[in-house]
Amino acid sequence: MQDHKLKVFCTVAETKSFSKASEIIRLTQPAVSLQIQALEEIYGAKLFNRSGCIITLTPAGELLYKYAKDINTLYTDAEKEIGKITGLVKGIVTIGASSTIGNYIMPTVISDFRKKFPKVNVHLLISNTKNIVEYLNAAGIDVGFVEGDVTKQKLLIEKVVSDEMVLIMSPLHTWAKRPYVSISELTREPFIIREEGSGTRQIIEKYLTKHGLHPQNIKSTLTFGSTESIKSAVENGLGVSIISRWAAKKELRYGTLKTATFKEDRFVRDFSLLRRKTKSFSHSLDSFLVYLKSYPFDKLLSS
Amino acid sequence: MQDHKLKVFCTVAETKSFSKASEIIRLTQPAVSLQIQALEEIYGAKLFNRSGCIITLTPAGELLYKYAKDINTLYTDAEKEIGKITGLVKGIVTIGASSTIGNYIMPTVISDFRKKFPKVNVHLLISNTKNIVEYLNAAGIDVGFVEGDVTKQKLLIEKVVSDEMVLIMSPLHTWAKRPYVSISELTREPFIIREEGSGTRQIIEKYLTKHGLHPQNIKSTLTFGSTESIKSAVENGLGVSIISRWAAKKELRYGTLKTATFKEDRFVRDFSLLRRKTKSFSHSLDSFLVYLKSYPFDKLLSS
DNA sequence: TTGACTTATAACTAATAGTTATGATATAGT
DNA sequence: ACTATATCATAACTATTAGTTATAAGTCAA
Repeated sequence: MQDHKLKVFCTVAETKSFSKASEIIRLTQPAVSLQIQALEEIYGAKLFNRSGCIITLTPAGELLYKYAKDINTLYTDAEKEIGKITGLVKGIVTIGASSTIGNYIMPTVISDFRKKFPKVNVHLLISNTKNIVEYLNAAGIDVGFVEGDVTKQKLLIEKVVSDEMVLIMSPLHTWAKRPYVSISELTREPFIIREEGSGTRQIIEKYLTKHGLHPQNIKSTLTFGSTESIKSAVENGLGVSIISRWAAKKELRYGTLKTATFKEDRFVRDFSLLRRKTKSFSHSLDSFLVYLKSYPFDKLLSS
Repeated sequence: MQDHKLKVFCTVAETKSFSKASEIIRLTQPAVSLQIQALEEIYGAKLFNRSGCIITLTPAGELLYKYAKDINTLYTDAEKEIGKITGLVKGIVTIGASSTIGNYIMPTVISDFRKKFPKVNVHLLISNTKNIVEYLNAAGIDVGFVEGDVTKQKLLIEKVVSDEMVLIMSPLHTWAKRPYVSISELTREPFIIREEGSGTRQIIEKYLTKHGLHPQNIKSTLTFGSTESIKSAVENGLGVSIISRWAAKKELRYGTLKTATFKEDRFVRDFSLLRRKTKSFSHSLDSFLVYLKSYPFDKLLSS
């Protein structure tokens, strides 16, 4: 529980944008405008200078922001303290995750967490790393999970689990029985790749380049916009591709896909947990973080 | 601006009654029940033990109450600070007043105040002294104005203006030309009095008894339920009565009533301002209190 | 057990918050 | 200077939340 008007106000103050704030709190922009107008009416003072694109807090706004943060902290603390008394963990945890971890890992983790804490509602929001970081900074989400490196952030970063990018192919493919394949061999096979601009495509190209294989030398037959579509294509024998082992888990179990790793260098990266440095966590979030720390990710992948 | 759910919760916590709280915040009792239920749902904990008629805070309730008070203080402070910046005094002042001061003095005072502070909304609630004290303690009103003595309260009491109870009569009455009348003469004239249980009746009887005139010796012809009805009756020559000079002001000006004071002892009492000892006042209330301090009540009565 | 008192529930209404569609305004690029 | 674009404001409508009246269901005391 917290004050909705003040929450909206704080988000605008932090992002310095009505539209960005609206995105973060999952509201439309006019809704944000109206809430701010209502506050300005209540306090009889303009809270933001909107001279064009640049939005700044007025002195009154600055003042309200200070109080609003304190008020929100009290709300959070009250909830936490009462949670301690009742023993019951209850509330909402909002998680942001980038594609792979959001689609293939978090659903299982969240389900397991909910078995232990049935009164905690979990919201999972899937977006790219940039947005996750932004949402997190503006308190639009409680924690973030991203793949790859996050730098220069005023956020706490912790490795959660590692991820291996593996070669996938149809079980009928000649490589299907081989434990590993040399990177140079990739030029001989039709390769299915993500669209231009995709983060996954970028890291794959970077990896291949590092090992002397330039992207233009690849027989790129198909460009698909999602991991799911790539898997389908590979299952149908249209070519090979590289995806996260987590994303291939189900198909490996069913035997509709086979994997191979690279001879030269294993293609691994980490999934990281991001959170704000603030110590003011809700009881639900606390429980989630503790739960996560002892979560057996290894079992998950091998099961 | 403040949190409505918490406001309702605090009032229930302070009065230890849903129905009494509903009266104080001018809501119906079911509305209060629903708000409390909503809070209990939010925090996943019962906040009150309602075992029969006795309502007590649960440990979770105690805790929330502590936080709620802090939160409300922050809301008030924020409003005040912003008010200081803008210079504009804006908000709501809720005044409780007992009958005479509420009906005959406060309307003028409030009108004058509003000329200087047009952005302050004033709510005036007229009730008996007992209720005023109760509302004030539970923060249902910001200040109270009562006639007569208030004792044993954890409230601040300040004399505002004095009030004289005077004999009123028709201009055609034989006493109309006399500046004062002896108390003993009252037995000879038909006397119009307030109903049993009225505070005004009580103090009149007390005064008369003190001066050796027992209520049963009075020719009590009519018993009326309001000061206005008594004035009408006296204007029509049905008898004489004793009312506050403030209440008779308009009729004295128009000449439809005449007054006399008592020979033996002037019948005076004070109107007092009551407020909580808390220092957390809104900017509007502050302004009102300051305005009141220098208000020329004397001019009011003589004008 | 009844009667007075207090809180809970149900059905309806009022008020508030949010949405879509569109307009206005300021900055950026040609 | 003139579009183009990005961003906030406004309007009309819808959904959600809060409050009301009427009534039921408990408690306690006689």
